[in-house]
Amino acid sequence: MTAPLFALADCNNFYASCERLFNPALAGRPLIVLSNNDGCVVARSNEAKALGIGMGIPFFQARKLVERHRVAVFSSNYSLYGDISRRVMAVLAGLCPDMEIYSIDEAFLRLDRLPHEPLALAREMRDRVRHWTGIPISIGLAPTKTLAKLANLIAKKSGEGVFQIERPERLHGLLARLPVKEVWGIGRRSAERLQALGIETVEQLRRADPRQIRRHLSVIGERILCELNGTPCLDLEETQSNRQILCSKSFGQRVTTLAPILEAVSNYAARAGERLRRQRLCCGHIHVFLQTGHHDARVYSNALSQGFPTPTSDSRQLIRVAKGLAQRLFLEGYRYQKVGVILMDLAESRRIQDDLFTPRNDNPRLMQALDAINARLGADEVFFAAQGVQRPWRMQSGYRSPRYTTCWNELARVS
DNA sequence: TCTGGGGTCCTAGGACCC
DNA sequence: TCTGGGGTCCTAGGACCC
Repeated sequence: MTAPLFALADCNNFYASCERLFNPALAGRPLIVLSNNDGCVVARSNEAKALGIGMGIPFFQARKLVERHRVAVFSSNYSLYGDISRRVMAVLAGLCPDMEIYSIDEAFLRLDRLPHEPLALAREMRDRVRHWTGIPISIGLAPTKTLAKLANLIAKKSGEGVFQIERPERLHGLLARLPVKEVWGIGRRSAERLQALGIETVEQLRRADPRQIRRHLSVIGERILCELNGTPCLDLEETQSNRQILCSKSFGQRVTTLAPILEAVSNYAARAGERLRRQRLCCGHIHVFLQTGHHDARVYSNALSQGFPTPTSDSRQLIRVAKGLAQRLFLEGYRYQKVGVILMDLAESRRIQDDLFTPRNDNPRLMQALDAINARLGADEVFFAAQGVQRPWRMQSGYRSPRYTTCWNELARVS
């Protein structure tokens, strides 16, 4: 058995690159993409990064820079990004089927089971994705996933596009210049704790005492340390079905009355039900939360759960229970920012056992018909009255680009 | 005025059992 | 002053990721 060799392929500035695909006039121009509700900056082109627009900052804080430098601004367009992502992943899988899709814009691949020379294969992947989809990617190669992440970072920074770490001890010069928070799995809190121990760079962490790290950062920290030294602790993960499904969005504006909250929670319950059925799952528990903004003057946040006698995937049941819980959570006198639904205790539908004494109210054929109509004619063509018609509470996305690849009415036009 | 959404994993602590 | 030990299961909360 050969030693593992992982590649991490990561799309450069993915959302920003997607926006440019169908709009060549944006090339070279600074561009940012906003989170849902146009709240925060979640993606930036290189030009926007160079202007000093930070990742994750609230949009209003970036507004001055945006106006002064004519930065192009987009609301997130997940239909577009999801479709482009599928195309990128298909190209990668065509060259190396041993793949784990890690996020919308990243995939881990194992190159050691293929006969090809790894660096040459990585360059081929990069060229082919660029050529076939228009999306630029970078690839890091290394004996562990954690090191492959770092190699990818170096590949991006160097502009090479591909970089391999063969033996971490041979590049201590590079690792000594990288702050420890760049390591996959080391977030803000862990970085602070490490700093208190005098560990500031990746190289210092790599050479740290495993017992000390375990004491302060638990097994996760110890595993990271191991991986940094070239001993793999993580392999590609099988795609497994979700453990929970969460549907939630901020309201377009703060909400003070119960009615729009009930409409919104019904929508999220229906959405969650669709996702549940698409994965052929049922849920045993539903959890509803309601909250004001963290930064609001009067803060309130609460949640309630309820179980089903028999696990279900029927939207009508999900909506009924979700509304009941939301009603109990609601208190007068607050300005609410968000409501959400989480489905838990997920199990495969075909394994559900009926309860002898509780008749089931599910109607799978009705749900199938509902999903089929919406799949064919467009989402939300048929919906429950509880979801509301006008939906004034809906989130804002004032800068959304057309869904070029997933909606007939929004195809790109060439004149 | 305006601060995302969707996930996973680990740990600590309480309830309960023998 | 002293008041068992060992185990399981569940949940809440923290931390992290993109």
